[in-house]
Amino acid sequence: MRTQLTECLEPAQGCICFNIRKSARAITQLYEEALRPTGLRATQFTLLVATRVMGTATISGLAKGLVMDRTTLTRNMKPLEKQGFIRIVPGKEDRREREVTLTLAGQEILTTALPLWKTVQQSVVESLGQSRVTRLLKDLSVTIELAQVE
Amino acid sequence: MRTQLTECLEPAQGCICFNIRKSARAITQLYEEALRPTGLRATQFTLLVATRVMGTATISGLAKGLVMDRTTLTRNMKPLEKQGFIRIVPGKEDRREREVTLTLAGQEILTTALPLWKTVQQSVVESLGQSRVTRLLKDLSVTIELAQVE
DNA sequence: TCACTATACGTGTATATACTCCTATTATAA
DNA sequence: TTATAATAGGAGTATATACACGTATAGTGA
Repeated sequence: MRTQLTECLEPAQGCICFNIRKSARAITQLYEEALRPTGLRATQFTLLVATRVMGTATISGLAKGLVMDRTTLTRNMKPLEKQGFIRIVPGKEDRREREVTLTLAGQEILTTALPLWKTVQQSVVESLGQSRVTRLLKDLSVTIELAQVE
Repeated sequence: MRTQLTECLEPAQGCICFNIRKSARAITQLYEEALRPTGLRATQFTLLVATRVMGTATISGLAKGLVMDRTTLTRNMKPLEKQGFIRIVPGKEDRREREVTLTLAGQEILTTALPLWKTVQQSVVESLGQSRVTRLLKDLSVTIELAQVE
């Protein structure tokens, strides 16, 4: 079993999955603390922003853009819908689809949240340095593409 | 409201939190698919490895090392304990503590999982390139430290 | 038209995550 | 020694995540 311990050192330190997940936990803390005055979670902020940008989107359309499982997105929409930030209605042309749009309340909470996001984002960019951030985002996007291919 | 749309473009694309989380979702898919023969989730593999390396660890000790909330770790241990891969006993010297150790079954499942992890890890390293991986892990560690300070 | 396939989506189930509040035990100071 | 503070940990609650499976609608070819 001595061999096993040796074998465990690498996955304990160099596992790409573990390190990205760990970083996700850590960075989420920062952003959620910043967004706390709005009551929005990091994911919820992301969903509101994505919905705003898409204008009108379907569940699957949003899921693809966010690289998020479709059923996960459905579940994540629930709290936002309950709070009245988004509206989900059946598609007119294709009745299988469900159209997601921001409500007025959703636009308002976004107006409150955007400067809070901007502050924490700028703070992180300043701490990490713009070049490292640019590099990191690029490297992450490559990682994402890698998983997409499979 | 035209302003709001403009304001949303940056958080929709350049949000560090969103991109790391997105990458975490994507990379987790790869590793969990590789580990599927063992039935282990990515996090569970991580916990087993960490427990193996630590030898005997407390909940808080493990949580700190994994940059994971203590209560999250307690919850994550449950499936592993139920499957008999780890054993959790009250500490002898400090009875507030709980000592986590690998069982024989835990060591066995690790023996099965380690080569599967190694295969997917090597595959990812090969696809991304060793230099990008090294760079990415370094950048992620800086990000983690940033969140730790707060 | 009708059977078949493909697509869009939801539900059941299980794990992952962390905040708030609580208990038990240990350490410390008066 | 005892009251108080500090530490280790769990439970309640809510959200995040995704797989397996099922339903409804749309498209397609015989």
